[in-house]
Amino acid sequence: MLLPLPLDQPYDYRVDDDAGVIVGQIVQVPLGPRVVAGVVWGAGAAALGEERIKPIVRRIDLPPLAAPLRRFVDWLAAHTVQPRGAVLRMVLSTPAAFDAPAPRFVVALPDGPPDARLAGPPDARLAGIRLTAARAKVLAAAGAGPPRAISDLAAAAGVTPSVVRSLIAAGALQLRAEHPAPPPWPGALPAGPILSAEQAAAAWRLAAGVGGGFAATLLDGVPGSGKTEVYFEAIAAAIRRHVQTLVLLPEIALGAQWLARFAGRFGFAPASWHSELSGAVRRETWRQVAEGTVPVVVGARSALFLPYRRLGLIVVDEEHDGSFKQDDGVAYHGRDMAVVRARLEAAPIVLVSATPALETMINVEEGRYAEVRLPARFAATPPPPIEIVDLRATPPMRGEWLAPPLREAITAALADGEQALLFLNRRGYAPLTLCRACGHRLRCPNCTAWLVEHRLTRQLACHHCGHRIPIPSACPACGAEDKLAACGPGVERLAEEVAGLWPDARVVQATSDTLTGPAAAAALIERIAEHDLDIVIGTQLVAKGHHFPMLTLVGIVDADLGLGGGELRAAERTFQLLTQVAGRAGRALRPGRVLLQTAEPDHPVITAIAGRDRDGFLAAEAADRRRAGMPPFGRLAALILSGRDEAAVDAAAAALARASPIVPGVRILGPAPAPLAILRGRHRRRFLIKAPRRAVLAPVIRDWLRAVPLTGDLRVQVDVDPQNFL
DNA sequence: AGCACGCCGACT
DNA sequence: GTCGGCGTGCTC
Repeated sequence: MLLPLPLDQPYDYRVDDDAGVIVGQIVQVPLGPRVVAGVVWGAGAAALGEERIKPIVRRIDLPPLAAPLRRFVDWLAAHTVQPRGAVLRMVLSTPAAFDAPAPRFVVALPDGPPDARLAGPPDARLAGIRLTAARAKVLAAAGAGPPRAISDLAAAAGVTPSVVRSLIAAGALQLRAEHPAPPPWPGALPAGPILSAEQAAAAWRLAAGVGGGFAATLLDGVPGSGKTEVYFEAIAAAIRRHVQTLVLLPEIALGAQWLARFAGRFGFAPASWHSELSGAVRRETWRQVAEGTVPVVVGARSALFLPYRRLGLIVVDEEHDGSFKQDDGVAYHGRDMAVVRARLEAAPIVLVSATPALETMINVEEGRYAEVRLPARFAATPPPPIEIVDLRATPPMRGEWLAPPLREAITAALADGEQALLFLNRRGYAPLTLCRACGHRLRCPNCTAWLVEHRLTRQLACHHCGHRIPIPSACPACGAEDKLAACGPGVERLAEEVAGLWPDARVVQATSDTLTGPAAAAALIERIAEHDLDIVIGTQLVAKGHHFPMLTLVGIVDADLGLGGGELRAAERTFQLLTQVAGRAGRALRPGRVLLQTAEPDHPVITAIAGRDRDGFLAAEAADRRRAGMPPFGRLAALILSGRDEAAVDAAAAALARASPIVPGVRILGPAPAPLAILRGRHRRRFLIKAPRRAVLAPVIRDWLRAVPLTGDLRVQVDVDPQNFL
């Protein structure tokens, strides 16, 4: 029995009755003083004294977890160097779903010979019951309609529910438990939209793959090329074949518009799955997915762990998106694990992007993934050119961030009654506050990070641990009054500049601070679409996915922001993000403009973005990585050791270093202070493991960690194939 | 992960 | 004298 705890070993339990259990069955078992749900993983190991083996408590009335899902749990646990139970825990995330939903109680006339009921009251069963006018109305209503809830029947009869209850008590009406019927599988689907010849060919290829076993395909096309409509046809094929589809999306913010498009195409709503679902919906969805009655699930990466009964298709939209990566606990990449799950389920998977990840492109080039390319958008307008604003040649004024060319473009757009999007990937007012008297910089007491000023909430905040303090008036180091100066731009500061320049413009800030949850995001999208707003100032939250006919100008305020720091994927991420932002301009009939402010106009990433030279950029990036032996041409794993006591962390790091595995081709780098050397008050040291591409690192790391037991609050976080290097 | 057992400070 | 802090260890 595998239990949803950080244990790698299954535990043995006894089955006393004849009914037995089957592998994959969810059962409840005693564990110490409590009862937990686990999954039958195989026959017992008989390694323990018979007297210590406890019997199972009960079986859960749900289909067993299918073999591909069980193999997925084992595989993912091995790959991420985590106990299998920790992975199972993500599968059994909704224990409330193990109990059958509470029945709905309805009232009806008692069963009996039909002729007796046709005779109408009073019949034999009503003998001895006083038939008042109110009671007669209820009985008439009960005879006339289907079984209903007490309150519904009372309302139909025009009486209070107490009359109905009195009839139930007297036996003249019967209370029955009604179990909701499973939702029917969609029958005939509405006809799809009319596709261009290229789109139809692409759709046919994807749809033809459904039912044909595992295959990974990249669906590649610029925004507006109709990628969604194309993969919808593959989903239609899956629905027709009675297999389930999982669609992974990077952010729930994308949800509302996506759901509307789906409902428009298919005439029903898919089940959605994300962390903010309420208990009842969550429970219902989990159960129906397990029972196989849900045809389509659209969700965040956690939807990968749902117990699909017959998964027949996976789609990963915006497959390059960084939010598919989980960094803590079981560290995994949702896109890559979706490919693994598809392989185990023998189902096709479609990866969708306009700016595919380098990993994915290399998989295509080397023939592991197929590719379906959609030609450029078929709308009348070509994508607007990307104009570079050289901040060295035409700098903004000191303390301001919009250079003259961008200002003029905004003024012109507003004069034409059009909308502008200003992109700055920095929340708050200013990323750094320093004292002009003593030079002190305000930093987080728990992390190696500056405190970011948030003028809206009058606070200084740490974006890593959530630490917040009121904005002080005096320098905490030297005590000088009114000497604290905000350094650098954030969206709040940009909004201030915009308000000064275009006082009549209707401006909104769109960041994770102002848009909390899908409802707020949907409201903003609505306001932009209805031209309730003139200027949107936003972080990466606004980078994706929407059509706004009057949005013609995109201003990228600081294109250089993501390029510093020397992170492995800095260039790739910047290219993807800025290309996506640029794609917001001029998507309808009006021509658009994109202005990109940079101090390094000759930087290869900037010239590639400006030239819309995706393939050239990827080729150059691939060449760099190949030369350095970096992913996807080499393999990395990160190991972060952390603890409150710095000396203890260093001592443990030294012990780990001494026990470093010696494997040909595998290099261990470190220990070194992690880029975020202190996080939430914990000191962090990092090892990097660099290996050839085909190396299987997990067993090496597992053995290494087993050899060095850790005490106290010391923890090791393992990340095989890390994306971020914090 | 829970939840126990197990050893050292401020309280009815 | 106890109530209770959370450190370590076990759960078939």
